[in-house]
Parts: sequence; C-alpha cells; structure tokens
Amino acid sequence: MKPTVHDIAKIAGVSLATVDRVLNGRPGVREITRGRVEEAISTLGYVRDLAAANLAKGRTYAFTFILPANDNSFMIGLAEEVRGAIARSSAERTDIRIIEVPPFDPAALVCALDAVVESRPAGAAFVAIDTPEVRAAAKRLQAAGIPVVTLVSDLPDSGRDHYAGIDNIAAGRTAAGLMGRFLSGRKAKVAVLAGSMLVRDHRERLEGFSAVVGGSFPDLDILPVLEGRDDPTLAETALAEAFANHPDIAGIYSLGAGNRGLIRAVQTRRERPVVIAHELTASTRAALMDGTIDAVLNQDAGHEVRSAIRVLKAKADGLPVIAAQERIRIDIFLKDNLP
Amino acid sequence: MKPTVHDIAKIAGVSLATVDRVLNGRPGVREITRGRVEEAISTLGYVRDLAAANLAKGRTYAFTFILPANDNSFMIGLAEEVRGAIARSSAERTDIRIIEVPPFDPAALVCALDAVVESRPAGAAFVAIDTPEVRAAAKRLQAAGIPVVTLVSDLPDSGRDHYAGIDNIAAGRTAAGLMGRFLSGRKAKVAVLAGSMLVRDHRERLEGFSAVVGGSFPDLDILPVLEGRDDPTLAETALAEAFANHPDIAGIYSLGAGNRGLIRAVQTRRERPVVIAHELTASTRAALMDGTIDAVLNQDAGHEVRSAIRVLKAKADGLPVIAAQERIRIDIFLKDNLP
DNA sequence: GAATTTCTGAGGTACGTAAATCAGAAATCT
DNA sequence: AGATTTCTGATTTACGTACCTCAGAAATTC
Repeated sequence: MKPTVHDIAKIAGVSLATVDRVLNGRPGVREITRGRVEEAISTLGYVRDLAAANLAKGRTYAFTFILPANDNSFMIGLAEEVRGAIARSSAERTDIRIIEVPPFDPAALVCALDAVVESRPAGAAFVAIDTPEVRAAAKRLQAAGIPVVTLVSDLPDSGRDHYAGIDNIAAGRTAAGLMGRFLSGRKAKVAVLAGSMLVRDHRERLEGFSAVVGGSFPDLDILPVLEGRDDPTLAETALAEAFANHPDIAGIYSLGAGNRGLIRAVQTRRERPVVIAHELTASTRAALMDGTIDAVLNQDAGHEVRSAIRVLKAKADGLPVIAAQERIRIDIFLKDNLP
Repeated sequence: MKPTVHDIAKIAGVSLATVDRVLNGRPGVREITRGRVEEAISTLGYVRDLAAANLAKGRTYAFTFILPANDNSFMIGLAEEVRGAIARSSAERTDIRIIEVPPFDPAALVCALDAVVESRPAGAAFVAIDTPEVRAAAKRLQAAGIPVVTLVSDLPDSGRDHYAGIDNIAAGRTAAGLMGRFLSGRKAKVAVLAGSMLVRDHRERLEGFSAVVGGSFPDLDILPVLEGRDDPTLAETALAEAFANHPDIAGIYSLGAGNRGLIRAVQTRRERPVVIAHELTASTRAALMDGTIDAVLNQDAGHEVRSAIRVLKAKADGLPVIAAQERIRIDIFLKDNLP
C-alpha cells in the first residue's frame, strides 16, 4: 500500500495538521517535530499524490503563450497546436492564454512579457528574440517566480527554465552534412536563405552549416546570406537575384520559413540545385514529393507545445522532468519517409 | 466553472445516484429518465474528471509487457525504459509487470500471451513475432477485453488496438534513399544484413529498401540477404563471407541488430563501403563518429514505451488518443546531429 | 386490489490531500 | 505570577467521483 499523510502522522506521532504544515512548508512547527515528521516521510518513502492534491486545491495551471503573429505555415501551425492544447485544457487542468505579438519586434515582445508578469500565471512560454531587452524582460519574469520556457528559438543566460525546441546548431550541421554528401564532393556554389539574423535559431543554423561546410566540404562555396524575413515574396526575389548573379548555384539551404517563394524560384530553373529546407508544411511536402526539395529538416510543433506544457507543469509543481522525453528532435524527411 | 455530477442532477431533476447509474452504465434507470440525464450531460458539456474518478476508485492500471530476452543493446535499452516507467509507476498510477521470453520463439510468446489472458491486466504490450499462432493468441487477448499494443514489431489483422513503433517500410525506403544518394548514382553492389525474416519489422525494412532501390536506383545491385540473428558474432562471419565472395561491396544496409559484428567486419576493409544501420547504441554511435557508419536510423525506445503506456491508459479508459503524439518517428542520425 | 418487481431518491462513506478553525500546551515576556 | 505570544493537535469541510445501503414510489404482475 502506498503511504499517505495519515500514515506519516501515525508514525511520527503528530496530527494531520502538523504533517500538512511540514509538507507544504507552512510555519508553526518546532524544529524537533519537523525533523520527526521528515524522518517518517523518508522512512515510509512517501510521495504526495498529485492528483489528489490538485483535486483538493481545485487547481488549474494558468499558462500564457506569447506567439509571433507571423503568417508562415510553421507559426500558424504552432498557434494551432496551442489551440489544440486549449481544447484539451479541461482534462489537463490547464488554462492557457495566447498573446499575439508582431513578428521580429523586440519591443512588442518585451511589452508582452511585462504584461505577463502582471497577470502572474503559473508559467509562460514564448518564442524568443535574441536582444538584451528581451533577455532582461525574461529575467523579470523569472524573478517574479514564474517558470519560463522558450519555444522554437532559445534565449540563453536569461534564466529561462527550459528550451522547447531543436538544437539549431546541430540542424545546420546536419543540413551541411546532407548537402555535402548529396553534392558528392564536387566544387559548387551554395546559397543560404535565412529569415532574419535577429533570431537566434537562424543564426545558429547558419553557424552549424558554415562550420561543417568549412571543415568537411571545403569545395563548397557559401554565397553571402540572403534575408527573406520569412516572407515568400521577399524570398523569391532574393533568390531570383542570386540566380542572376550566380547562374551556377548547385545547392540551396533555406534555414528559415517562407519556402513557397523558394520553391517558385527553384522551379523556374532548368538545372535544379540540391535544396534543403526547414519545416514540413503543405508546400515543402509537395516540393519533396516532386523533387524540388531534396530534404526537409523539421521540428514538430505539436511536440514542442506539449513538451512546453509538461515542463511548465513540472516546474510549477517543483517536479523533475524526464529529460529524454523533452528533447525535441530534428526530423529529417526525404520523400521516402514522409508521414 | 466546470460542470459536475451535481449540476447534472440538478438540471435533469434527478438524484446523484441516478446520474451515477447513467454515467457508469449501471442498471436501474428507466429509459425516459436515462434520456433526461443524457441530455443534461450533453447540454452542460460535462466531462468526467478522470483524476477524481481514479482517486475514488483507488485505481491503478495493471499493465503487462512481454519482452524478448535478447541481449542486443536495443532490446536491453527497451527493457531499461520499461523499468524506468516502473520506477515512475506510483506517480502515474500504473503497476507494470515484465515477462521475458526467449527471442524469435513464437511458441514461447504464445504461451506468455495466454498467461496474460489469465492474469487479466488492464492492458498488455508485446514485441510481436509474425506467425498465425501468435496472431491467434493476440486475438484471444483482445477477445478477453484486454487492450493490446504491439511494440517495435507489428502484427496487423490481430485485433491489436495500437502499434507503438516506426513505419518499417518507410525506414527501409529511407535507407535506400540515403544509400542511393550517398553512392551518387554509380553502379555498385549492396549487401543487406538482417536479423531474421521471421519478424515483420525486418521483412518490411527489406521490402521498402528493395522497392526504392529497384525504382529509383537501378544501378545498385542488392546481394542475397544475410541473416545474423541479431547476434554480433554471427553477423561478423556472415559479412566476412560476403566480402570474400564480393570484394567490391560498396554499400551495406544493416536492418537488424548485432551491429558490433558489422562494425568489426567493416573496419578490416581498406576501402570502406557506405554503411547504413539501425538503432543508435554505444557502438553505432562510436562508429558514426569515426566514419565507419554513415547514417543510423533509430527508433526511440523511451518514446515507444511511454507511448504504449499512454495508449493503454487511454484504451483502458475508453478515451481517444492524440494520434500525432503517438506516431513514433524514424530518427535519422548523421555524425552531425548526434544528441 | 394485493403482491411483487422494478425504478428512483436520499443519504452516507470513501479516496488522499488542502486548508481552515479552535482550543489547549508550551515558551517567552513583563 | 500573570499576560502574551508562539507552537501544536484535533477536528472539520471540501474537491469530484464511485459505490453502497435503505426506503419509498411507481410500474407490473397475478
């Protein structure tokens, strides 16, 4: 039989109320008595029944998600997943609010973060922009005792409790490994299309990509990075221009979003380059199928959202997380393993 | 406020006991009254609070896992993950038993499955062997009302409720896609090393691999399949023999376990072939790092076990599962994205 | 219309924990 | 010593559901 608070009370020779005070760190217990109770707890191997505790408290976990109002498929899908979690909220005892902010706008994000401090939820998750102001705002959240999880794009040294997203350096390295092998050692020019160097995930992908190309595939020549602001139209024009300047581009690594533009630009070419992109969406899926894109690196937005919620719950309860379960993996999709 | 049984009773104008009878399908309610109660339930949008219900019932989910006593790293790791779940059982209200059976032994598996029917757990998971006898035994489990999940290797048409494992045809196709591109179109011989054609996962991987090689890379020549029984020593000798007969083997797809032997055999070669293997273990990880293996396709045993438990719980409670969450993905590891 | 069977309501206890109240004990201060 | 303050114990209610008993009402049978 699992030990209960009643067992502890009996063994320690105290009342239920005292056990409750010790368990919940409430004042009003002598040191000696506290010691006796704690000894009983450890000899019995008592663990609090969270379900019963939450029932008694009538607890619901109030979480706030701050999401950029980007209109690329990935961010739309991410918001969709959060809404899916909201739909399950009654069963999961959560109460999730979404705050939308303009994309790539540090000031707006800071403003939203500070609003979160005011509303004092049991936890918050947000897609980080890597600036000192945002970092400071995240620290204020943390200082207010609110567990913080960064989503998709990380913000180190900000005191955030957890990062629910992929290792973007590894993603860039993987893209380079595939690109190098797919181009099989020949001398070639490679274009890199990014969204913005303001977000850490894009910078890190580029960093990993460049490192492996430089180290393992010195015959590849990386052209200056194109910035497409994760916007299909901008991406298309940026690429068209690159093709005009370098008709012999043999590989393209698209490390941001807005791949619809990339796909249109590539499909105008007679000689198709090796293309590696991020995020499996309707358009990248179709492009994989028809051979316009050779590989897609993907992060599963649903996993990220569910993981963020699990971690926020655990942090709110002061519980450990299963690290292996919360590691978000880099999915590699070829046309052969599309789900 | 979330509606409770009390609200239903009030709205329907009946007592708590009657609501309880309707909710739990107990007899003693007139059809008309039952209808009134059900209407109240749906208009209120009542959902049973599972945590409270389980608390009241004092419920623990008794699950049985049948695992092959294989001594390759993957199966050892799988068993380890189940033991990890057992360690968390008090928090998760589970009571998990492990039954070990000799590997590749259908009769022993059938025997174990029938023993499970006797002990009547709330759910069972097992690594399937694809024979009619096992299928029949699985059907007996199902017929006894016990939710059944196949683990790692599937058993279609057996009435199992769920399969917690990867799409092995897709895995084989992916291996072929990578192999073809890594060999970049040159004419070459490819060896395939399997464990046993008795388990469905190995057969399916071969099927997928052969299909894509035949369809997209006709210049590759697949040699007759070697069977290594997932045993390092047998695998090594089988490969050594293959090298003796075909010194010009340019690619190896190892679709089973026992890769320590494969690695030893490959490391004796001057000209290293492209090697694609399954399951990330200490030895395949080291081989990836030093270039002996080019890519590893992996299934995350921890995810499979946790998913199996989640699904068994849901089935035991008659609840739907989040399909996307339970899809086990094929991890592709290059040396660039090792975790 | 009486006897039976079938339904329904009322009420209670239980699960394991949280949290509140109140009273008595012990320690501290005046 | 008396008054205060601080600790501690006992007791109770509550969370939302399950499940039990008992009694009375309604429907059915004879």
